[in-house]
Amino acid sequence: MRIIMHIDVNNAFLSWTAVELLQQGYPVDIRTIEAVIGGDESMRHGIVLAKSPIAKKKGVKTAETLREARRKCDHLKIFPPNYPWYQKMSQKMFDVIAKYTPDFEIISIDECFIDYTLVHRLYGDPIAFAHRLKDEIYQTLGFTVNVGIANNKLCAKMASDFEKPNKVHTLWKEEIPEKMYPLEIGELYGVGKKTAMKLRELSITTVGELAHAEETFLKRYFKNQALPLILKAQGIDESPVVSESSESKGISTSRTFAYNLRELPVIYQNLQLLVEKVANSLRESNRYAKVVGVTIRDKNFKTYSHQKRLLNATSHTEEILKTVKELFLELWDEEPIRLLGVSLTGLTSSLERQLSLFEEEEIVEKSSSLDKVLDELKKQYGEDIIKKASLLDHNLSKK
DNA sequence: TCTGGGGTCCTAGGACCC
DNA sequence: TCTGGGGTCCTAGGACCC
Repeated sequence: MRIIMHIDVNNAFLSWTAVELLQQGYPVDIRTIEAVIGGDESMRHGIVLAKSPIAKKKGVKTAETLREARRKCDHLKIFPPNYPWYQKMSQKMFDVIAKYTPDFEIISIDECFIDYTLVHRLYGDPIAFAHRLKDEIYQTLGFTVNVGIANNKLCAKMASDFEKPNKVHTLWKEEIPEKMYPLEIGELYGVGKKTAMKLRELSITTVGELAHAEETFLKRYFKNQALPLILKAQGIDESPVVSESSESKGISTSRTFAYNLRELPVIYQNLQLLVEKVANSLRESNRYAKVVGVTIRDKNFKTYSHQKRLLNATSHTEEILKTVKELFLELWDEEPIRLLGVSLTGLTSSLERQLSLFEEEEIVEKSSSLDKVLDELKKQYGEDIIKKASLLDHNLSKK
């Protein structure tokens, strides 16, 4: 039987900002007051990214609007996120874990799984080890984590979500009926809003009820998802802890604008910025994209997307931008635009380029070396050092 | 002051081929 | 003037996660 642990930072963004503020001499620990981490409302980024326990008690939920959160808390303090700092804290936590075992899988900035099975004999009782790890993270880094211990990833993840903060919980196989079956159906990992609603309509309101549901009955409503749902509810999961970080399958970026965009030149300038960003990280990962995609969100928050498979994989900014503009024009219905997004998928690490005409090859060579020079300059002198003429024109004309 | 940003995986339908 | 079915690839969109 495997022993798997799930480490989860309590209120990650809020805790990390609390640590940052305390280090800067801020007089209160924002974990102890009505506080949230939230975006800039004037930029239309006004949602709750993380909340303090007291804000949570007053009903504040992640992803709701700051206005809504303010309505629920009389003395709400709102702090902006500091992503580079979060990245640093995250790395430090994983460094602590890596001291003990290489056998862990990072799943997001504030979470990982440890496969304890093999190091069991080395470090002994898993519960004692979990406490040691949790306390070391708190003492050296200043924030708390929850640790869930179980026989698979799903149950470890469920266990770390039990009582918070700063706790160690187990959810061994034999504890599943007692600890997991009473949970509300929406609390099951992998069951979101929509699925929970559908299940409730079928009078399935707890994890236990789903665990005992008839597959043939559920199949009518969930097709091939019926069995995976039942297995999850039964706490069955064979997926392994994958330690070597696998490369992402796609690279994307998007931006919500402070004002809706209507004019093509402005739209093109923004598309260019987005393309430069994704193409840059594509080249940084030494890969090429075969599929280019564009996303538009209109003023009514409706989202559309359009994608296209290229003849040849590429990492050239200009080549991607050309495709992005084409896709955009095919997609856009001239409604004012709230958000633009660009995605690169179908990533390969080798350049499987079909043989093309000599001249074409030459153009590719040239623009490839131009991209490299630009990337290098940006790395040395920062993002702002190089702006394409069209962007400069825009900036100048604004001033 | 309505509703962020970056991902993964799945499904359904159409095109195309045999 | 008729016509089945399987396989594969591609695209759009939905659901879910942090």
